[in-house]
Amino acid sequence: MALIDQYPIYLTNSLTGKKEQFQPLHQGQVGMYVCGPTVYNKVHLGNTRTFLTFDIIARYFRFLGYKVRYVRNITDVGHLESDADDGEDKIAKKARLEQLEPMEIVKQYTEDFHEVMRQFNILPPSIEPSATGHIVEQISITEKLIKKGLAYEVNGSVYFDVKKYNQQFHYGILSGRKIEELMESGRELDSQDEKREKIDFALWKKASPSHIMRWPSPWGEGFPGWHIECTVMSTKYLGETFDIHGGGMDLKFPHHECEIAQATGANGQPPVKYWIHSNMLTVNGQKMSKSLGNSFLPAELFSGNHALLEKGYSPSAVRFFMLQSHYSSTLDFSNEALQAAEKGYKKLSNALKTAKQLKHTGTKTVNAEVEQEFQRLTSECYLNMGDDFNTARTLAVLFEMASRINDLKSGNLQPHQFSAEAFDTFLKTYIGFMEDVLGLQEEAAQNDQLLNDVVNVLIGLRKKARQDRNYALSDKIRDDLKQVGVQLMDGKDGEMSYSIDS
RNA sequence: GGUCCCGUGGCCGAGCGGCUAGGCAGAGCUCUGCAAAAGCUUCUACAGCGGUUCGAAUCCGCUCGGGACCUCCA
Repeated sequence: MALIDQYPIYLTNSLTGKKEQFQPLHQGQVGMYVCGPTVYNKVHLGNTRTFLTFDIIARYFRFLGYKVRYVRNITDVGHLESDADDGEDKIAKKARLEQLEPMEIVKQYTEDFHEVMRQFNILPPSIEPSATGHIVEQISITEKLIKKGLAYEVNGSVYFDVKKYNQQFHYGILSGRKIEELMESGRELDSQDEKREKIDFALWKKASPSHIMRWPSPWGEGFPGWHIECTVMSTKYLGETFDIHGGGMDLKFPHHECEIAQATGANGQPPVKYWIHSNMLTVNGQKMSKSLGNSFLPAELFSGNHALLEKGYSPSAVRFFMLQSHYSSTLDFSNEALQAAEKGYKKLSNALKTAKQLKHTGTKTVNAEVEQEFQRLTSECYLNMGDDFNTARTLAVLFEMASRINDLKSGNLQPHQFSAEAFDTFLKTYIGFMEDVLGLQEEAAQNDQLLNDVVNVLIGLRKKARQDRNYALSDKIRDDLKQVGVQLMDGKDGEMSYSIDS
């Protein structure tokens, strides 16, 4: 039986607020779109959590055998700074500040973003389209909406007519907002505002003379509105209706709500089957965000160069830390929590190394009870991941498995107590969930062959010293290595292993 | 003000009506020349007050406290 059929996936659909069984639109395939970063600044840790969440989701679908097309955009234009007439987009503003070409900014921060993704072992998406690469499509869908009477042009700008849309469809299905309340509350309509209602939003914005990023359009020179790029890029690469759309909670309204309205208005059908929103990373209970000034840069975290940090933490340890909570919960970020995570991660990582070395020794006395326990652990990995991608519970199972792996290493359990099949499946599951599903790898330093050889020479010397009962020397070798970050561990039969502290 | 979420043991964090989450820290033990690692044991909580139920951390109500969205944010 294929894994896909054996282990169904249940996920919480933000659209219904309920946990639903995932049924792909096309057998064995998953189309997923996630709102990517706005590349006008360095990504901070909070951003990273969202991309990690969807990395895990894509990985797990693939692990089960689904063919996944994962589209994650780069927003390199279009986020309006304000609703005012002189609205300019963020990239352009930043460019003027730094006296650079907008595309220079975009390039610089896109590179930074990719570097951070690599460090966290977040796999690249299948397609990474940029907003500036899809101006033509954005213009064309805007025209389509005007033709349908759902958008109107004023002074070279085009706005989406929410009220009109709401007569045919339902604006607010995602966020649960009511159009009447939205029209009453909130900011006052500016006297010179071109919008008919304050809930209307821009599809196309006229560029002021000083605006740097601009493209010709049927309405004059301008640039696209904030929400339209995602509608264009998601439907272009995934179809008018696709399986999953993800993003951070803070995008739910208005961004995702507007996406639904645009796509539904243009194509006559809702664009997304399952909406998934990941929750925020918090610091002392408050949302981590640039504007609040409490954000951490990944680089600061790795180096420990930050007022709130006592030391640096490896990307893997941070990744593990984030996976210990469910994506839909807020996760509070603190020194203590990171330290705990670092140690826990090391435990799993050590067991991973061990798991790769264990060998089955032939069946003599299969212990049905023990074997069943191992099979139970194996299937629990799938059941927990299938339950709304619950990485926290999956990790709990992995810790149990790590204990059993250590039992096998120390001799508390014997490989011959299992059938070769159960033994292999168990180890493969542990390794597979660690590396492929959760993206947790052994510490990279241990893959350095030269270092490995050098340490082994020292281990040889220490063995000799111990045989000669020259403990002063053997301790010195161990202590000096410890000083430079290499921890030696004596095993049974005089064998030694080592680990590297980052 | 409107909409919504959360409050779990020393800390972090699962949990979706009955059954041990898990990690870290602490304590004890085993192994060890000494360490480290590993194993075993231990510490057993659900903000408060009511209610529903045979049974509630889990459902309902109220109170207190924290937070998110409603303006750009993952």
